[in-house]
Amino acid sequence: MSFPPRYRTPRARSRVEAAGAESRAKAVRAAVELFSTAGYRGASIALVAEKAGLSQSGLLHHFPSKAALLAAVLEHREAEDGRFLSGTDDRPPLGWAAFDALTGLVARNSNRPELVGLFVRLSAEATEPGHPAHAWLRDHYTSTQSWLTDAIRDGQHRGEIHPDAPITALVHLTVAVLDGLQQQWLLDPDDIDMVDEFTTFVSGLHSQWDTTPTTSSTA
Amino acid sequence: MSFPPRYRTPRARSRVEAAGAESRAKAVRAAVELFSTAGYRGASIALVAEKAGLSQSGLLHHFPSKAALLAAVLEHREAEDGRFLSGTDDRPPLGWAAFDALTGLVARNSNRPELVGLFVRLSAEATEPGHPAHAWLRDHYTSTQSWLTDAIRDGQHRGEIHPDAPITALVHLTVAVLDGLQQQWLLDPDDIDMVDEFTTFVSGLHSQWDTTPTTSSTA
DNA sequence: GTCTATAGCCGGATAGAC
DNA sequence: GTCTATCCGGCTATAGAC
Repeated sequence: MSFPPRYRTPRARSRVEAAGAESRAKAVRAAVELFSTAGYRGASIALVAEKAGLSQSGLLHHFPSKAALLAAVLEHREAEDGRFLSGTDDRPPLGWAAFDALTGLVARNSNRPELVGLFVRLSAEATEPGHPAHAWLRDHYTSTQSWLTDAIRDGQHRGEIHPDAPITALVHLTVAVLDGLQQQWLLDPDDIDMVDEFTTFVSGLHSQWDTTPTTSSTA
Repeated sequence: MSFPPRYRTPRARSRVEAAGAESRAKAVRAAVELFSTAGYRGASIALVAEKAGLSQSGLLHHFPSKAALLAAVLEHREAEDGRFLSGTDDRPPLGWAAFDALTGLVARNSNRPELVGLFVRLSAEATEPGHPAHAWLRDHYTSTQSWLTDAIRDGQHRGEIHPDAPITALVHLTVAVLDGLQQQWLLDPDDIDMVDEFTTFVSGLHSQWDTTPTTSSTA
C-alpha cells in the first residue's frame, strides 16, 4: 500500500489518550457511513466531522488529510472481511467450501448496507489511477482472485472439482457476480435477495463442475 | 424521466445554427470522455468546456446546467445501446438469441472504454436517490430486466429453455455478470477478456437449462 | 453563440489559542 | 485534543458585452 501515514491503535495509557482514541474511532465510523452513500469525493470531511461530533479541524488532528482518513477506513474494512474469509483463524476454506464461505460473506453483507455501499462506490471511483484508493482496490482484487484460484485448484487436486473447470473464468465470473449483485441490491434492496441469487449461481457451478453429483451443498 | 429540459437535434437551417449544433455535439462527446473517467461529480464543466474548445459559459449556453449536460449524455448513450439490443429495427431477439445479443453488446463495449467507464461510474454514483441520474439508472435496470425476462419466458414457451429455469435469478445473475465484468475490465483491461468470460457464463446456462443439448451456440 | 467578469458557495488544509 | 479563524482554490451559475 502506498498510503500516507499509519494509525496504530494506541496501547491505552492515560484518560486523555482514551478520549482521543474514542474520537478517532467515531470518526472512522462516520466516514464509513458517509463514504458509503456519497462516495469519497462526494463526502466532505466537514460532514464527517459533524457526524462524529467534532469540528473539521478536530478531525484533521487525528488524520492529517482526507486521504489518510480514507486509508483508515479501508484498513478497518479490510481487517473485518479478511478475518471473515479465512475462517476462525485456521486454514482458509478450500474447494467448494470456498464458495460456501463466500455465501456466508454475502449473507453478512445483506445486513450491512454501509459496507456494501462503501465498496461499490469506491470500486467505481478508484478504478482511475489517480484515486487515493486505487492501489488498495487493485490489491483487493488480486488477493481475492488468488484466494479463490487457490481454493479451486485445491478442489481439483482433491478430485472434488472437475479438472476441466476453467479456473480463471470461474474466478472472474464469481467476483463479477458478487460485485454485480451488490450493485443491484444497493439500487433496490427489495428487488433482490443476494443470498438466494448467489446460491443459485453456485449450484449452477456445482451442476457443471462437481465430480460428486450432490444436488445442493449450501442448503 | 425527470430531467430538466429537452435537446432536440435541430432541423439544420442557417449556418449559425449549424455551428451551434456542432458545439453542442462536441460538448456531449467531451462530457462522455470526462464523466467516464472522473465520474459526474468528479468532472467539472470547465474541463468539459475546455476539451470541447469552448469557454465554460459558452458550454452553459447550450446546456442550462451541469445536470442538463448529463441528461444529454445519457440520452445519447441510451439511444446507441437501445438500437443495438433491438436488432436492426425488427423484433427483439428471444430465447437464447437474447444472450447472443448480449454477447454482441459485450464485444462492442470491449472497444469502447469510455462507454463502459461512463456506465460503471454512473451506476455507482447514481445509486443515491438524490443523484441527477438516479431515475435514469432505475429505468435502465428495469427495462433491461424486463427485456431479458420476456426473452427467457418466450424461450420457455417455445420449448427452447427448460421450464424449471429460475427466471428472475437468471436475469439478476446475467445483469450482475455484465456489470461485474465491466468493473474488473476497467480496473485492468489486460487481465480479462469480457467476451470470453461472458461466453463461458452463457454456455454454463446452456448446459444447465438448454432443452436441445447443443454444446455451444455462441461460437 | 460565444466571450469575460464576477458572484457566491463549498472544499481541504493551516495557524494558533485554549 | 479540540476549538475558532482564516487562506486559498475550485466549483456552478449568472450578468452583460460583443
